[in-house]
Amino acid sequence: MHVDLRFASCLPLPRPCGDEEPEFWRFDGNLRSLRGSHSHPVLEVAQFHLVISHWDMVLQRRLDCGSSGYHAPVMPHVPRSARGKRSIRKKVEGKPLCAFDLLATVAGKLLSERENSLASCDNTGTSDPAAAKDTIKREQIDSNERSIKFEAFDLLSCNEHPKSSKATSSGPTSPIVKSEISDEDAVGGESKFIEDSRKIGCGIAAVAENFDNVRISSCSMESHECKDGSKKLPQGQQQTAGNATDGNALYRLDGLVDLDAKHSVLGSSDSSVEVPLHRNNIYRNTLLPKQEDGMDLAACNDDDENSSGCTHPTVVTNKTSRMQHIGDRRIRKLLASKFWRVAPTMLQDSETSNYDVEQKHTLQGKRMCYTRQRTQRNSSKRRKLFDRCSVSVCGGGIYDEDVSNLCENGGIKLETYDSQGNLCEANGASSTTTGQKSCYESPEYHVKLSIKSFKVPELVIEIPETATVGSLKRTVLDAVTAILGGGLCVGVLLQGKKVRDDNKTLHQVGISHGDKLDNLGFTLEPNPRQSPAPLTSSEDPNFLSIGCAPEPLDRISPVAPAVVDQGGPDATQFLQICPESDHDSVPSPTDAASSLEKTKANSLALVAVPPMDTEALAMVPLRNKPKRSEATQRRVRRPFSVAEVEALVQAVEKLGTGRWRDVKLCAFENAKHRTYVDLKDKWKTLVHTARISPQQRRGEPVPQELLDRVLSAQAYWSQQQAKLLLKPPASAETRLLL
DNA sequence: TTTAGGG
DNA sequence: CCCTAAA
Repeated sequence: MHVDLRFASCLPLPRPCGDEEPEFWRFDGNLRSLRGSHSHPVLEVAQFHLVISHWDMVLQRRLDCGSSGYHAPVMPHVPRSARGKRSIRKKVEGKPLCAFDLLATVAGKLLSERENSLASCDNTGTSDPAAAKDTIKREQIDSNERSIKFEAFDLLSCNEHPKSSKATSSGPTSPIVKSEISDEDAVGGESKFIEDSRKIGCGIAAVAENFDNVRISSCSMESHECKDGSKKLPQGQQQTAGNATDGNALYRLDGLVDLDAKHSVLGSSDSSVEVPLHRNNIYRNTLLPKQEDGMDLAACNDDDENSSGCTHPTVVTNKTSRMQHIGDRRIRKLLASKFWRVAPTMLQDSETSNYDVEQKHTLQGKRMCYTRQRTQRNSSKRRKLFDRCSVSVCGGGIYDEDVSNLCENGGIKLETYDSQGNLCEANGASSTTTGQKSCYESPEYHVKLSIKSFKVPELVIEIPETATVGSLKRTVLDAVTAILGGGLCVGVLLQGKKVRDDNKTLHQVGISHGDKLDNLGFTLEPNPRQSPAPLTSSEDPNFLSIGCAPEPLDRISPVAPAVVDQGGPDATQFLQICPESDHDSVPSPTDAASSLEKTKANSLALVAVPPMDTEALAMVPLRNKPKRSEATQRRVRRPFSVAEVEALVQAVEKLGTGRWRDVKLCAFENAKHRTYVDLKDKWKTLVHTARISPQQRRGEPVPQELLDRVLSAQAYWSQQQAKLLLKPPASAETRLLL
């Protein structure tokens, strides 16, 4: 059995290379989609990962990072960020923002835009800088459950950049992406959806581009059509941007993003998101084609941001997360395509086909969609969450220029808190400066990582057949608990390499800079060196939420371990967290399927599972065939007594070997535990026994006399049977002849 | 449900 | 004993 844990953390995503395969990624049912948008924000991104949960045992935990040092720097500048900043700030209210929030915000904006048709996004320029600047909108996933699947998620962090509007797209430096959603209301709901998603994707991409740090995992949302038309890019990059413009897009964000309440639980407290942004991480593909459009997408919004958007970063966790399988291919394609595909059906491209499947899953799986409405509704929740959550920032430059400096330092930042717990970023651009400084400067700031889930490696459990289901459950629970509690060890992977020195600071390790963050990954290892992490299970059993913890790697590692796992004995589990830009590092789990199945319905969120290393893979194993569920407990063995054999032989001599039901009625009428199948089987074994040497016989000896009778009867009835088979025809012919 | 067989 | 395809 596998337990999947989600890692909400903001790990860098594996990089999205077109080349790479997305295999790593898997989606779970739990995705969060964002929808709707707010204008401002900027996103940054996020990571995502996958998750698999067969068991749905996902616990969420939250890890808080100590203050170690990171700041979250910042958000990339968003070109039109002004709004974004605002929004962010507003939302933030001093609280840290979560990547999720950002996403949510963006989605919201998008939605709102859509609705309002306020912003039709243009490509870059269209939106006013002011308006556009914060383009990010959140979209929420549809409450409708449309789900869009993203194969990969990245977390996006949105930032607003007041000043640079377009820059984001083009400018590598500025990570900020604007997303505007153009309203293309015309588009049908789904289409809108798609569009939105595109936008989002685009925005993300843009962000990514802007930021070095930001990574975009794969977005595979494709919109069927880019109505925008303006840009129909070859599917890939361009689309993203162009599409983005379209009004509706759904974005799902993975783990980090949460949106809603349903999942709310998770979000609530625990998860913090980190978002590292690195350019590197970002897939090029994903990256917007620099198109302005994409950039534009982001743009427009505004204020909403506050409320809906960034402000609440909500983390959504799906209780049920299903895994979606995403074909590696798909992933790859996605990556390659650089988009996110939004609507399954919509996809027209060849790639789409792949997506379709996924999409189906997603669709099937109920997903959390955030709709704006929801977002708004949830806003309060989100905020709460938000508070809890730190905002992720991209080193990549999401923030303002000031921030940008900070950003340079590290892409990783997820969140930073000041000592007082305020999020630097949360404040948005305005605060950014200070926050950044503070972050960098003061050790007080913490980087938070949120790991949504960890996968639990396969657990092997043996239980007597006679055990009850309840005992089975307990057993499993214990196993999981044990694993989580103590046996796990968390490994930190940076760029595919394990970071073994626990004493190094994150900064030393390179995490501080966004660059490596991309590659940051966590693994669960069976070895229990470390203490068990406290298992905290969030309300939802399904998730483990890990709080974010800012800190040096050391901390992180410890944290992570706690979270999850269980794993099979052998396997090391893998946290899906991180793959990053380097896809390589990430192992790709293959389990998605199972998870998908399970989770489909429920979880909206998609999780991408990073490819696992070998170890990781081990972790992932899909469900093994359960030997037998207890439900099907095997009957107790009740050897035949000599008396029973006697009765059986006698009955068979009389009735023959093909009338077991009659034999049963005749000789074992009262032996309810002996079925005719049992009698047949027993006869079979008796015949066999009679034919083997006495030395080979086992069990209670059966009198030879009976065995002889068995052989006689067997021979007789076999002959009779043969006659029946042969005669009839013969007889028939004979008759005819006669 | 029974039978018949493989596991 | 279990599991199943066939009948």
